[in-house]
Amino acid sequence: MPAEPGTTEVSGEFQARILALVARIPPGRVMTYGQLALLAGHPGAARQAGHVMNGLMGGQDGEGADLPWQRVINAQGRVSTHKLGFGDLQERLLRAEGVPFDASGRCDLSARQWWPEEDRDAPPEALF
DNA sequence: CGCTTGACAAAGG
DNA sequence: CCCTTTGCCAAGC
Repeated sequence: MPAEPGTTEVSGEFQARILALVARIPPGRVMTYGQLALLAGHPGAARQAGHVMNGLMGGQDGEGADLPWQRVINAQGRVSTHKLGFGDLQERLLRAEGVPFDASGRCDLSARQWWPEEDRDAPPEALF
């Protein structure tokens, strides 16, 4: 449908790319905003990655309702939704998936961060 | 058409 | 380890 060769439809591409990546995150694993932006083709646009997530919250048409938005955290290994009001919920959901959070609300990114290259690899028992 | 905002990231104190 | 500043880029107004 984009009949215009010059139109910047990439903006929607960015959003779709982010959502597609989030949907690919296996349970028990997490991704960072900067990572999403990088894989989306916009390195450095970590903030925008978060903006996209914020957008899927308003639409309740079941489009992004299935997206595991909870598996998206910041590079510090902490959830960036605390001030939004559902930070506690996100931590709870991740913890229920097997992602342990520190008393400070931090998790081990080195062990839980997931990359598409790993291909839905299940978390080994060693991590359990 | 331009300023302000923001689910971020990295560096410095 | 916690807090503050700077940079970055897209979307909203």
